[in-house]
Amino acid sequence: MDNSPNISPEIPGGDSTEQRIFDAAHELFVQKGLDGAKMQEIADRAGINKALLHYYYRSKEKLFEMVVKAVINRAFPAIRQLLESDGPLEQKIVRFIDFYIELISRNTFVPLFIITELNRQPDRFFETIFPKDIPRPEVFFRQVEQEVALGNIRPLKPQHLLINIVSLCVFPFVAKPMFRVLLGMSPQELSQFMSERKEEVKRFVFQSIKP
Amino acid sequence: MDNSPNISPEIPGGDSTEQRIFDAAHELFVQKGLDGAKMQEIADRAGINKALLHYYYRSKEKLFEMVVKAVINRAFPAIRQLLESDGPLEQKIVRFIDFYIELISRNTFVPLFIITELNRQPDRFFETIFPKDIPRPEVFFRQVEQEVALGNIRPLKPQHLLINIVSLCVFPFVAKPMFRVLLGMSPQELSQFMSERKEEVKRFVFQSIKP
DNA sequence: ATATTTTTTAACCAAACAGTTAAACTATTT
DNA sequence: AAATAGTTTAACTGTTTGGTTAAAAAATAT
Repeated sequence: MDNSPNISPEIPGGDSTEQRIFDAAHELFVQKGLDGAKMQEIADRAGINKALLHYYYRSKEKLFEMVVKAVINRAFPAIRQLLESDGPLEQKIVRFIDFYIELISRNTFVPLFIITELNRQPDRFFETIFPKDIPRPEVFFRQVEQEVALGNIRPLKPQHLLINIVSLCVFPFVAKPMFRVLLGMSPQELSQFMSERKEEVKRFVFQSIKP
Repeated sequence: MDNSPNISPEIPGGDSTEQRIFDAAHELFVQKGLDGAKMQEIADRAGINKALLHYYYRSKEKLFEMVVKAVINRAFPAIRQLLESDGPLEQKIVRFIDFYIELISRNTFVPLFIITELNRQPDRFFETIFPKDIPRPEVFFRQVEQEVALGNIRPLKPQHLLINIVSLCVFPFVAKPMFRVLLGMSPQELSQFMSERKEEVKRFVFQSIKP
């Protein structure tokens, strides 16, 4: 049916109660945050009693942490693979933009969720939550530096390039409602407009790194 | 001392109790959101008793709404002025980037706060909270179309240009902790690096719109 | 000084909430 | 079918939280 990239809960089981609870928690925590999502609401959405939450997942904090880990562990390996993969720089950038815009447009709340969590408890991330295999963009960086040295692209720090690309891919979707206001578009118009972004971002980026 | 642009509470009074309460609420709501910030915490930060909050501001909801309005009404006129001002396109873009990066780097939580609120209650914004004078970027849009027609810049929809510029200015600061992880930098290194962004974004944008 | 209004506080209240308990119900094993 | 382990529930508990009240203290007016 649809094997597009998607950051969604996919812990162990299939349709078990445990799984349904986790899915409900995942959806509500990502949308409303730790304080915004209530245990009763999670129970209702999972179609079970509140006490069951505590039977399967000891506390709200524990459940929340599991959700955070699940989100992180699905979001970062995606970046990792792309940054560390082989192939010429241009191809890599094209694939990154295509994949990442696809990913974010299907999971608009996830970046906001991750950023909020990183702000809320920065230390926890480095100590416990984060996987040991954070994407190491050095391969990508060296590749950019090489192209600069060869004169194929203009001089720029690869870190800026990475930040710029990610910003152009992610922010428009995160801030979609804001841009809707700013551009005065209807939801339909905006969706149509957003579907152009894959190509626009590519043009924008490639033009901007020309020598 | 410091007359840089700053989105901060500046409702009526100076150092009155009422003002101190509002300032405390502003700070905590922007950082922690409606559910995350507690009334007791606001009272503590303002250095007063909790009951005083309800003496000056009837309910949490009311106080929150005032904070939201204050944030919105300081963030948007800033954009408005720049989008509707006179002057050649290039100058306008330069000023916009300088001003906006300065603004956001001093108020990193504000964009996140606005976006979260827009997601939480999209209707409220259009009905009550939003000022009637939303920035109308048509002047800017027509100017871009003109430059395209003259062949001074490559063909592109002005809406994409605006979104791209805003994304490049705002997102790196909003997602600072995420980039810290991704780039493996210390807070000091990252701050140093971020200070380069004004110039980098300008180069990136101008290069990308060349014919 | 006395009265009056504004400001501030401690103590209290009711609702919402995370979490607990003990019992019942179901499915599986023996 | 009896025992056992796994699953689900209703009812309860203690804490947090938004909000109230009544009275004291401070400031202002008469």
